[in-house]
Amino acid sequence: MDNSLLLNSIAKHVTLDEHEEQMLLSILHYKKAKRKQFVLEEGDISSKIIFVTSGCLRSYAVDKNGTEHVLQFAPAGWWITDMRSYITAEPARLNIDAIDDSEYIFINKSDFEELNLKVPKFERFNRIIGQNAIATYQHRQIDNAIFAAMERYANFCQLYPSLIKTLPQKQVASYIGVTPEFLSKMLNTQIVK
Amino acid sequence: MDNSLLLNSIAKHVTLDEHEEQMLLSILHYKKAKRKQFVLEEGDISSKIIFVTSGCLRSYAVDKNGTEHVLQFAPAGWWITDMRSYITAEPARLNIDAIDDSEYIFINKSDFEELNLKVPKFERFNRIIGQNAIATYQHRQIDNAIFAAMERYANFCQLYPSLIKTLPQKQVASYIGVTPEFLSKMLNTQIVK
DNA sequence: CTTTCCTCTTAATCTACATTAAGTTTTCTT
DNA sequence: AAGAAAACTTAATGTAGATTAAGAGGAAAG
Repeated sequence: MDNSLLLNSIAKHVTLDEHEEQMLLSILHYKKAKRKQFVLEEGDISSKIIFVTSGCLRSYAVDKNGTEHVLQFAPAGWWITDMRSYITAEPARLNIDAIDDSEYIFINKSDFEELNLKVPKFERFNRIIGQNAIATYQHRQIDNAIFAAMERYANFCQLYPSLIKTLPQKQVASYIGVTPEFLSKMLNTQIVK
Repeated sequence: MDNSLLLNSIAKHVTLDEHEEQMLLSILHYKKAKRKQFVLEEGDISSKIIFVTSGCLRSYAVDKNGTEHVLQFAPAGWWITDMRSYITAEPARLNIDAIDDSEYIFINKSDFEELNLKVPKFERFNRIIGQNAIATYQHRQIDNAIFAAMERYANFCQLYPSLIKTLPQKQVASYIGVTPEFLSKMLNTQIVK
């Protein structure tokens, strides 16, 4: 199994010794998800934290009309979970599924919490990536509050240039918060290149 | 100076010994902000993390028309900061000001980072409240994506019953993402009690 | 290879919410 | 207590983006 992405991402923030790395590796689980396959379903308890190693997952919520609203895309190197459900063991509001055939590592809650207690460097790593995630959520929220659809699209293109090439347009529409029809119209009417 | 709110909030997650508590207390700074006074202005570098001990702060962003969009209210016991600016030392996109006369504790970035390194329990505490913040941001984003204005208002009332009583209606409108005129109309037209 | 199912497009119509503009009430300030 | 400044209300009009519907190009599954 390929742990290099995960280990590299950790190494950017802390330096684990042989023993600490071993403890981490011992609790990793590996799984694959085919395109469209669920990794977490709304209503389930999310008792794991997921790190994508290949392909692309996404999280989304469904409104009362059945329309999907994408919260996050997670290509290789990204973490994804329903955090409230993870913390409180309440049913998840998010679905997580695979956009492409994907592989991911997951860590069970009990293992994750134990490792944080035993390996302060891991706790440190998680504190830091937690702060980064908060920064990302804050910015996303600001963007949604102050920008119109076209600007949010431009933003997305700039922020995720690799995703824009591979994602179906309707997924991007869902992420920026418009219908696929409106995004199509927007892109083919306004001359924005 | 009153540290009890902060210490109690930490004690919910970790138990600091005498020395650790002393190290924490030694880096705290105390400040007051009068109603409407700025604690952070857009464009400044946010080099501190703020914990409110009395009153109420809020963070907001301003759009191109000059309209304010509230991101967060922080009554006593809450943390508030522009996280991206804190992490990267880029100019803040958020303004933070006082809604009521307020008192707060702040910790400078260098002190905060040093304390995290020296006191693993503090790092642990921050990891945990970081996860909680992520859960909150995720839920807010889901709510914004899948609910109409009236439902977002009902949500707000349920989630922050104490705030609803004290906040001017226009602040609530800004938080849920509608104009004060529309919120007023909504509340006086629909019979929702 | 062809049938099926997506994905994307175009266009007409519709609606939740914004804008503008008064007027009224409440609350600060002095 | 008076005056100024916020906060809230009401109503007419405007608009970004939704909805509905239908058709066309692509990919994937048998």
